[in-house]
Amino acid sequence: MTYQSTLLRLLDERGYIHQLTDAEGLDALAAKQVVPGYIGFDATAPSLHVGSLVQIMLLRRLQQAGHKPVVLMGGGTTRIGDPTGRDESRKMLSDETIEANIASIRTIFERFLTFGDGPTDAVMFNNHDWLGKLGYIQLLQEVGTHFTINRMLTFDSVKLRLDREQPMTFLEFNYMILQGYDFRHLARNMGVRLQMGGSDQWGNIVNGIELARRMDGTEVFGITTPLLTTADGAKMGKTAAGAVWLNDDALPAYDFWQYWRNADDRDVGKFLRLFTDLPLDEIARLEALEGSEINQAKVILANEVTRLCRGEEAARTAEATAAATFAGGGLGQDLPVLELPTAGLGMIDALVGIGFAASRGEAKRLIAGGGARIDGEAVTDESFHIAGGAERRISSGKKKHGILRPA
RNA sequence: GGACAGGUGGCCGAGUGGUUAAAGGCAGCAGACUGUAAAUCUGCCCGCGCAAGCGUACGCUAGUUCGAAUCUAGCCCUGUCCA
Repeated sequence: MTYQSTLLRLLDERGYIHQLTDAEGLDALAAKQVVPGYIGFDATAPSLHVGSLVQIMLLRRLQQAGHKPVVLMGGGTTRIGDPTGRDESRKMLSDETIEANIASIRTIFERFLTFGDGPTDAVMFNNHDWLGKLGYIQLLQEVGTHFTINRMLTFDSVKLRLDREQPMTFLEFNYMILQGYDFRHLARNMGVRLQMGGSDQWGNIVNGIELARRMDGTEVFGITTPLLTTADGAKMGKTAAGAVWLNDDALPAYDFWQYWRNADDRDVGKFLRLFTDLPLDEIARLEALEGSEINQAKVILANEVTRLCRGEEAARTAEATAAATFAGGGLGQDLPVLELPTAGLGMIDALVGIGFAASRGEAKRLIAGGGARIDGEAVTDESFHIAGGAERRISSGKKKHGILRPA
């Protein structure tokens, strides 16, 4: 359909919309007033990773379209653990850890959103502020009467777990109730009209909408984003090396940049639309590039995302490092560094020391497989000794490079 | 509380006394081919050791045995059904 509101047009043309609860209603509302919309985030780690980036960008788009982004930190719900998409119950976190995580995560949002007191300025809430005060009896009375077990059991988050014969605790079972309560609370006390989230949050969002209607007669809306996987089917933001963290201190900017630079060809257009502010016609031009030319688009993608998330300088340095390292066969300042003693260093120790191998055995296998290089030359002798005195380039495979710098 | 089923390497999943550091698959790493892509093919894939070998590992503990992931007992955890 063709949307009247800037908001829905923007979201639609950039590929953020998977499902909408009431397209016409929301479109009409967004066309005539500022819509405060929220997304909830977990506080299980001190940083969010790329898997949350769609949601973060969604809040950014909301603000770009003249509405008010509301970041809801799950300080309370994190104490429960969202069972959605999980086979195993989550470990409990201490209050101090959760508070520290929230503080750390906030720094990310400050890069993507403008916070303040104005009508379209972003705000952040912590659901512990109200969930923490909720008494059990009170909750049962006010909220419990609006949920039937029959219906709760049909939700995917519950059903999948039961079907897979995986345990689900009562604690987790209550997650959807608390999340529904959040929406109702924000709608009632902060004027929030919209909740957004991943497609797996549909059930939770719908619960909140229903709860707000039944308890207060308020009409609120929901949008979910498509489940984002990379072209080869993996979840966004998870690599075997670990999650692609957004915070500076959780993942070096160079590695962050490389994640985007190594995107699958097929994902380039989608990523540019979702994760950069580039105009659509420019994106159309970039994604039309064929063969090795698509690499130009990947560099732009990496630059743009890194700039948004890590700042202009981080993006520039990462690009320069990549250019020097890959095109020039030289060294960029962003590469990992290991001190090279004057007496030199054994190849195995160097590989382990710089983090390219987790154990000596792994380093040996790397050498035996021909993947270990010094200054671009394959080292096949595991007793190889790297002479000290000069800066050397050490590599594992074609992509991982590091600097051995004389002490 | 009772009956039954189950708990194996990052994940899935074979294995029911020695030839099992444990089939196979996925994921991962490296090589070839390329474009720092994908697909494909090849090698690797618990730790230490140049190696012989040693150590650790099949929920936990104790046993039986020359020898246990495999047998016994107790315990813990999970599921299904019953109370």
